[in-house]
Amino acid sequence: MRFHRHACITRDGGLTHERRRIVNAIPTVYDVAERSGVSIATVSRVYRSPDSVRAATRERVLAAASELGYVPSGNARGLASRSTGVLGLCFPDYSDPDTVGAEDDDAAMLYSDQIIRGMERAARRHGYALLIAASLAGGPESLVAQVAGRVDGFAVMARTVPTEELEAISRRRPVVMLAGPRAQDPSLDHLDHVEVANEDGQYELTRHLVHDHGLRRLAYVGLVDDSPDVEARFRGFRRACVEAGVEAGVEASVAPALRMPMMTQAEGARAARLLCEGSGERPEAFVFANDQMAVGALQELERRGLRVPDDVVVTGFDGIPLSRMVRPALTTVRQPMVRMGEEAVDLLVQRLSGRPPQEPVSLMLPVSVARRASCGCEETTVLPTVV
Amino acid sequence: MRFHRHACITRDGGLTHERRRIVNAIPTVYDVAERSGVSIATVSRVYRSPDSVRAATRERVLAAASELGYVPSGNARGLASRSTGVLGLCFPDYSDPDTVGAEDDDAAMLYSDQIIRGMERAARRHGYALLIAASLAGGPESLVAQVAGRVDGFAVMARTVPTEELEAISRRRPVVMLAGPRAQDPSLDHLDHVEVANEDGQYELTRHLVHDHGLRRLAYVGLVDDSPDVEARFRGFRRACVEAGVEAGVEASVAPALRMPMMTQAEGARAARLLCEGSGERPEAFVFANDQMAVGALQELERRGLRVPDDVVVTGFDGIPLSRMVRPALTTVRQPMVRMGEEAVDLLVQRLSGRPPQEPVSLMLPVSVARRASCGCEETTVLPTVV
DNA sequence: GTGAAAGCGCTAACAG
DNA sequence: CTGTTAGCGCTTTCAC
Repeated sequence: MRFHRHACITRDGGLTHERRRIVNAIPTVYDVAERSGVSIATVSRVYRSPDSVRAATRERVLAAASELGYVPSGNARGLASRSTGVLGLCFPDYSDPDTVGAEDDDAAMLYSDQIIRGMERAARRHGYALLIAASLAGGPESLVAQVAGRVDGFAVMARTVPTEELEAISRRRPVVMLAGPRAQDPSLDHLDHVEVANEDGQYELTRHLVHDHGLRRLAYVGLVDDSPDVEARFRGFRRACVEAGVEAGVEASVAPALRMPMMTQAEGARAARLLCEGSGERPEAFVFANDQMAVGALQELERRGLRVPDDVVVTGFDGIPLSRMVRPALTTVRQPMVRMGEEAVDLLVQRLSGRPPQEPVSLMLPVSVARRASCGCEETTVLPTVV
Repeated sequence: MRFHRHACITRDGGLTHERRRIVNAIPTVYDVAERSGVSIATVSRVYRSPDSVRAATRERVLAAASELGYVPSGNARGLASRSTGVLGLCFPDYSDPDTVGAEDDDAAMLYSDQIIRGMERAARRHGYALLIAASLAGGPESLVAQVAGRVDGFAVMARTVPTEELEAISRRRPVVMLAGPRAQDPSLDHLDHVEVANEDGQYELTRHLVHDHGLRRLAYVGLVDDSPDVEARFRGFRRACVEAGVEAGVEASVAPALRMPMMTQAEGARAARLLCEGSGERPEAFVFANDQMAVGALQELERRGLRVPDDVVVTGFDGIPLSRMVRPALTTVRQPMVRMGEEAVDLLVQRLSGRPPQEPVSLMLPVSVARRASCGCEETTVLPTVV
């Protein structure tokens, strides 16, 4: 038989509560119940379904709770009700030993920041809080496992959680994958998935360069081997080139030297240098797989006295705020990251709502090409019209 | 007597586990224990203190856990161990009905973003995850209460949580206040506190304008009534003015019209308009209480054909990324927001470490004045050297 | 090194 | 509308 507080009083002469008060311990339902002269069930009801309690009783309980400084234990609640009211997000650990405290690091994190923002906003709308953690080394006691064990639903950015761990987690709770390709692995093909139209976006942008600006020699920079997103972008680039009959440029563009390992501004600058000093003719356009690199290239080109877009066209991908701020403003493909976070939450909430479980959902969010000055579509102004 | 799983087996003919497996329910310690032929205590030990279990046993347990897809329940853990491994943050709800989806909203949130980033990073270092929630309407079932009941420690941005609620929370768990003034309220004076040197920063900046640039007519914009941070900045501004003997300018600057309710770009533009069209002589410098407004003013001034800094000097406060991107780059006071988040976590972790409880700590983080083009200290370049 | 058993604080039937 | 009671899944003494 469990010794409830009531039993304790009989058992140890009622000292329990005295001691509690003296050491200023954390008040529980039992304390509130006793102080307001009701049962713990009623205290619970006051919080869970206030309308099911008579107004006078409710007042009394609330008063006692307030006097005691009572805050319900989320753990006990979660354990008893089998739900936490918390959604989780696991994102890549961007902390780069080389860039501790550097601004570049800041920019790199914008991607996760936006997703966090979107998820937080949507979660709030549904009454959920958001638990976030960067993925670190795995293992039984990893932060990821910690988080996974405390949430009702879990969003995971691509390649941040090992397949096996993810499989276990998804057995417990709904999981949605963010970015990356739809999991091919059969053990994960039941997961919902949200991605952006990487290939189509890069295709549209490239087509714009080839078709509208008449460019023929394009170089693509940023084919990181293990990033499916970048792979998809490259496919889009290639498709547009092939359609326009500019294959040669394509082949030249995937020289190993241009597989940037980090996709940082520094790497973008390096790529621009290589492209300018290369043996063959300089490409007419540098097509970067992200904005970071493109911005780095912009700087390198300025250093070399080359004008953008007159001497060479530069484009990025992502549509980070910075892309609009640099001069010339960067032509790029805008990804709706905030919306991605929101969609992820909506998907999770839907699964949690207990409606008839449906087939795994895979959303592909549309992107939009922002035609700005760096491809020659917009005048270069001195002061950006922000807002 | 509690019916443990063992008892259940006797009780219902061992169906419990069968059913569990069939409905693919969430595996628990009991399942892992049974499958690996040990007691639940041992399963627990494998996770909590692996070294206290014989290697062979450990392997067996881990294997079973993996086959079952076992993930420990954070709730049960937290309840039993009285700690969650999670820190919380409550920040203001910036969502403005007027700016849904607008870019301005984005910029406004940068402040919280940075703090989130700092806290996440520091929390991770200490093995904690971060639970975040914007403050909404209070009440017993508010998100804030939800969060407070699930964390080991709680950081709260100024004026996001009602005093009474905060008092209750701080009785349970360590709380650190971010920004704002040190709580004057005696019920909250035991809280740790982290702020930045608002007054000194604005003083330095103003002194720079008066002393180094010889400006005499300064207008201050942004005295929101209930923001202690802005109040402090204004005090710094006034002190510098008084010291330099330019009181008149000060008085004029606090006209009610210039008490901006929102501190947005739009408001900054409006303030610039008022200042330009005002009856008296136009001030030589517009000193804004944040970067947002200053950027708005920059745009309004360009619209009116006024050159910055030649015709009028403009300064901001915060040092958001945008301040460096606009042309002319904004002279401003940089606040170390990321560091603020990190300090908050360090403070919480220290309190949680169980060391001899010390006096409440109040940190005032130093700021630095970024002298850029908008006050005439730096050349206006076309392409910002980002990085 | 391992097991048995007592809760952690709350929710959710189920009675009344 | 309110009280009783049996757990939720795990950690943690205390024995062996």
